[in-house]
Amino acid sequence: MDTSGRTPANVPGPAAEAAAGPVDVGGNGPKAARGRIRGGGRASASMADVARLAGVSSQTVSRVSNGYAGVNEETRRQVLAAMKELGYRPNSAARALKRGEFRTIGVITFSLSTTGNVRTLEAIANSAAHEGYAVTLLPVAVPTQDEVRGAFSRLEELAVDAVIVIMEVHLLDAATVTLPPHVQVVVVDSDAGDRYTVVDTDQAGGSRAAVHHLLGLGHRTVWHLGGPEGSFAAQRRAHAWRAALAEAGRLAPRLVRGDWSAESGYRVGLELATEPDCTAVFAANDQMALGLLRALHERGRRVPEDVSVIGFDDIAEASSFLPPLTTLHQDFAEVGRLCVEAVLRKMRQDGPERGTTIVPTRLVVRASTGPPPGGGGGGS
Amino acid sequence: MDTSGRTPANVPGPAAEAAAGPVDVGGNGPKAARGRIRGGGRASASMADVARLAGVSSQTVSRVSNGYAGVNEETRRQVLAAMKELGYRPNSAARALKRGEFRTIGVITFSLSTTGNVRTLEAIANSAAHEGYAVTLLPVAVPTQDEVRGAFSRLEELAVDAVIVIMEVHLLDAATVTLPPHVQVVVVDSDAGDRYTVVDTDQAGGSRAAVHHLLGLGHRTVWHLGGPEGSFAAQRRAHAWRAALAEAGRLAPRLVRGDWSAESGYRVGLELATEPDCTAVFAANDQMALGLLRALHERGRRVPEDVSVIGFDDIAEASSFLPPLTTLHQDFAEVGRLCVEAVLRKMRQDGPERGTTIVPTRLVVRASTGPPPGGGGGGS
DNA sequence: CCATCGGATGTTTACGTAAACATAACAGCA
DNA sequence: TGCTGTTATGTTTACGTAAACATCCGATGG
Repeated sequence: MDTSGRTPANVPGPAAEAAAGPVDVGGNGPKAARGRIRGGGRASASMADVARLAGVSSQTVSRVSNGYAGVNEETRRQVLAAMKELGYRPNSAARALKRGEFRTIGVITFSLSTTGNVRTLEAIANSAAHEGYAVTLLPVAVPTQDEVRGAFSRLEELAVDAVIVIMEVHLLDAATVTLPPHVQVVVVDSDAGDRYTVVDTDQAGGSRAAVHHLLGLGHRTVWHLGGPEGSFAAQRRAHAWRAALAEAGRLAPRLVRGDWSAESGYRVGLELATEPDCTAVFAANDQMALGLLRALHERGRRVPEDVSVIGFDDIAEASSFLPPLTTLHQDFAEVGRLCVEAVLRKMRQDGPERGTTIVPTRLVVRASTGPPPGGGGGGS
Repeated sequence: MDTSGRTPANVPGPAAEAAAGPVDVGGNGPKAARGRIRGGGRASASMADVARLAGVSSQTVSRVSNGYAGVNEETRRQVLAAMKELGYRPNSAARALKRGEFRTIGVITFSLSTTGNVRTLEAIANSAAHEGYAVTLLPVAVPTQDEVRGAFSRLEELAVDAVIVIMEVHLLDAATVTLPPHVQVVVVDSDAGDRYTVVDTDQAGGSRAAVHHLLGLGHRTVWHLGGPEGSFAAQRRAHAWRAALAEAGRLAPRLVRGDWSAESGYRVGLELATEPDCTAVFAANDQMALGLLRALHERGRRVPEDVSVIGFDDIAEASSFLPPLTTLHQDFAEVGRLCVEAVLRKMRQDGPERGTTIVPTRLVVRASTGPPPGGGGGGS
């Protein structure tokens, strides 16, 4: 762990601490070591090297390298041969410096512990690759503002043209500080569409669908196992749940919360199992639903005969739960794709272009939901 | 942690308070956009700009920026003030060009669909960040050699100093082709320790522990629900399973396979449920174990009364399965950390340094395993 | 009192690429 | 034949940074 400490070379940073004498950047002592350049081994050949071997100017090599027209076929062949012989690879740092762009997108995410973030990240990486962009990952270990600020701070000097934030934006707000002016930002999971470009799943629509599904089966009302307070997604799901019940003229039970984890779903589930009038639960994500299923099972409440459970996300395992979970499918791939699309569009047009893009959910009915115990009517 | 200390060094960290305002940034309207140069809008200021404003040479700015000693306190203050005013950020492309390193690690991974890969990636990203390195993600959509080759091809011109491959190495072999000579590679999940530096979980030890656990409970033998043929991890788990049984003088049942997914575990499980003498199953990962549990449940075989099930990975949800799953805990965080450590060490020492580092597993006993139906003896 | 030293700062140069601006060779055409 | 327009290629320059080298200055000491 501590290894970092020993490497002043690392980031000369600590200097600030003190005009006092840190540093001397010491690590550098063995200066040769640093620059993997023409040290002991060989360095990657440069255009000049290729040019020399091919007997042309480096500009011609550049033209070949970038596929410009206007190079004699014969010459091109020679250059290509020389490139191959030397194992030439364009130096992306020099290229980025010259062109002023890195062809890289930074993704800031608060841990990869939730399926949604991971799926989204995956889709972002794929879409980006497809567009010729690389993705640089910026994990934020702890979602404190300090941490986020730190991530952004690092980001500032990072080689990225744009940033996608998979995180609640309120953390972002206080930390956004000094992003380089030309870097565009797109946010997932937020209601800050007025200030940023936001791409998100239709949390409200999905939640409403969950409630309607359960009410439609005859349940008198629906309990909600919500996500943590800090999460906008959780907040909106809870809000829509309440609203849908209100619209239907039902009384909303008190809100209970987990932290997205199966474990928390289990804890809350033990509690819910003792509520005699609890016949239908809408869990804010599938993992909590899993814990809930376990708790209900342990307490002898059958699903769906005694209690119906519906989740949110449709993670791959949901169909293998006991019983297979009815849930709302989120199209994370689409969310990721749209993020990349949006951020590239912003970059290219340089338009501010705020606003929120919503990706719909889809109700997937499996075996965890059914009519309430009393039968169709529920008893209202 | 230490991060806080380090930030201010490079830059006037807290700068922005005032300059803040995420601001539209859009000012760039004119097509100057691309070059983000000093066109209509503002560009990120360069050292020269800062130098001019502070009335010093750009070299002095460089010294301040990198925290060199030997800068008069007064001068330093002026430079920092100028940096702050202009919102100066070092240009990482220029820096990389000059220094010959990017401070970035590339991670090639075949999809993020398995928990293990994701957890490892996360740990890598965290460790790398801690060392002042960024992580660039290279997803390989389909694990064909063409795809892998493509990823590596992109990688060749990518701005990375080293590469970590989370993937079976046999795909790598045919594709590794032309990695830039100075780029170091570390591989996860492989037996190619003779050719690469490999970090991996103790697949064999874990599998052996699983078998011993079940035999110790009195089962006559242990079935194995293996992973896909292409995977080295699956291969080694299966191999160790067979070996452990052999050592104990037991007959190994035929090997059945899934593809890591819960769904496949379910399919195979339906089949296993019909085997009358199947009282204990070692699933090669937790997800398949989940599907297996469902299949057994549906077929009326109780776990652990009729059949014991043990998994591998200890994913977060395993403790919430029905019943909570006995499994082998993999320390992915440690794997990731070691990967980063190894790759950085290789980079710095420029030593080939092959060999395999093994991270031990830990048996986590929960409720899915117990004595066989007949009682302790099993009936041998 | 001058030679020397070392701290503080400035100047030159190179990193590898690619845009912008030359130049050269040659074909077409009046 | 001489002018013009292409096509193929070379030369110059700049991107932002930082190492290497150069300079300046006050202080120290013989």
